[in-house]
Amino acid sequence: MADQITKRSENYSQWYSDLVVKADLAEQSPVRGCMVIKPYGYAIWEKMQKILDAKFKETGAQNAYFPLFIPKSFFSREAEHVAGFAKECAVVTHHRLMNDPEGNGVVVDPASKLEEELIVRPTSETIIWSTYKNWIKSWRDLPIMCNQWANVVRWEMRTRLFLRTAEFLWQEGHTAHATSQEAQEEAKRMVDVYADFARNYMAMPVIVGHKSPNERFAGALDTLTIEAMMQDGKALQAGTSHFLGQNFAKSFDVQFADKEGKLQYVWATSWGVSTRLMGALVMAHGDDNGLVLPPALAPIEVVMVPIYRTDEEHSAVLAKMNEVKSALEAAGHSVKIDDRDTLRPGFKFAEWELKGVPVRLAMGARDLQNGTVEIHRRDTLEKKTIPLEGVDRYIEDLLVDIQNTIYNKALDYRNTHIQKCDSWEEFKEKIQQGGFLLCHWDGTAETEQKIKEETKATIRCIPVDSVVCKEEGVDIYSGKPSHERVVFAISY
RNA sequence: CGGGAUGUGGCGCAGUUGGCUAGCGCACUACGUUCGGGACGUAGGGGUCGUGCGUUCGAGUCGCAUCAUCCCGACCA
Repeated sequence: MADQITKRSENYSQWYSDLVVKADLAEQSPVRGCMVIKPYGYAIWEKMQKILDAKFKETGAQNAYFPLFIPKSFFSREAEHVAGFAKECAVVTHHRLMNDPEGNGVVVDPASKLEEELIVRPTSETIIWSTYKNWIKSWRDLPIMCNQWANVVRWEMRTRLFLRTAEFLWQEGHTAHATSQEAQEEAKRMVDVYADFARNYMAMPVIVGHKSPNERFAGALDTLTIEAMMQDGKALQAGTSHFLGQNFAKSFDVQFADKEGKLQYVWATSWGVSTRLMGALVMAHGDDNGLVLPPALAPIEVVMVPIYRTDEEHSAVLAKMNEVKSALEAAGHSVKIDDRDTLRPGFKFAEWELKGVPVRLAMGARDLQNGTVEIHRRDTLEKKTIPLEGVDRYIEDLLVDIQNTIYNKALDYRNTHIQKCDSWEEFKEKIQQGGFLLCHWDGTAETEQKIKEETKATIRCIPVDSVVCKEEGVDIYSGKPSHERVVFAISY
């Protein structure tokens, strides 16, 4: 059942796919480019959802749900937006099947052709803005802040479990505001929510910044992003928050009467994170033994493996374990006693490591005699025998420590793989080794494009709040003047 | 859509220059011994070799066609 995974150092992408499948998170579905998220993987996603949902509500957003199908005409109102998504849309053209007159199963009934095709949403801006039009009349109606948890479909050419699938789960927030400033503040607030979530729950350091105009969301005036570094040095965009200006308001004619009674277009934002975060979690922390889950997101924080030969030993160990379990559960932790009697302890150890459970507790006859337990931590693989007395408090502290240790390890990795680079020759070489390069950029799309063509590297973001980056210099490629450094990397 | 590769029990694979009852590992079933880092023994069950056509006395093996999947590229908040 739980066989070895490919070594991370040998083939990073193979290691990743192996791990996702073998740790029981997800698997390829028979449907092209789609995946099945398995219960263990979904449990992690549910934890993410719960935490994010609470944060959204703190900011005043409310959950809602909008249709899966978007009439083609809605979709095409915002020119840039349609250009950005046109190439990857699934389109519904018919609504009925019939028995094949020639006897080959079922075929599409040609008579059921839709007058107007329906697009399966690749994102919901258009359907939501056509709805908001009816909701917004007066300044009193603003702001409107809705979030929806949904699935979207993007017909990607090439897919990868969690990182890029044809269908994926996400949350998308869509807000409408009376002023530009308020909308921009909202966009910033939400990217900060994402950054906080990444750091404090996923234990994953991220850089917050603006996308270059080239890399912006289709139809946005500004795109804020959180960029994380995976263990192969590649960048992963983990969440985005867009300031949409009045583009959608104008396309969908969403106006409100301000306090002076004048009609004005509203200002918009949208923001989202997806199941891609699951991939980020795997790639940010996993090792050759499997997943390493931060306690804050682990569906099982503590697993207990009883070791016994006789029924007496078995029940004695279980009794002790249940005491510890109750104590931990009372403190809000999720605990599992792995009491499967068909598997040997060594097998269970390996299996729970593969699944990334942060803390493992083992107890056997020896411990019963000495009043001890064996504690193993997943992040460092350290094993310790400690007194049974007070073990619940020990574990609680340990969970906090593991959360911090995982974050610091990832932070340390990232920091040692970020460097300034001022020479084009050096850039070409270093960028291929992975990691982020902080370079001067002249701000033009041409330069950005050239660099991408020659090295595959893109501008991941123009960092906000980074003192290191604010300095004068010259563009690494064109030699033109620049007043700040931006983050370059090869990305997923 | 260009370049490369692969389709053989649930999974991973072997199968020589065509040759007779199609193998191996894992998983599965039963029994026994085990159980503090992925147990072992014995006995079992399961595949017509992606699909179609052809060559041949004989095809998993050769040829053609077709379908599917994977990798690289193009594409990609």
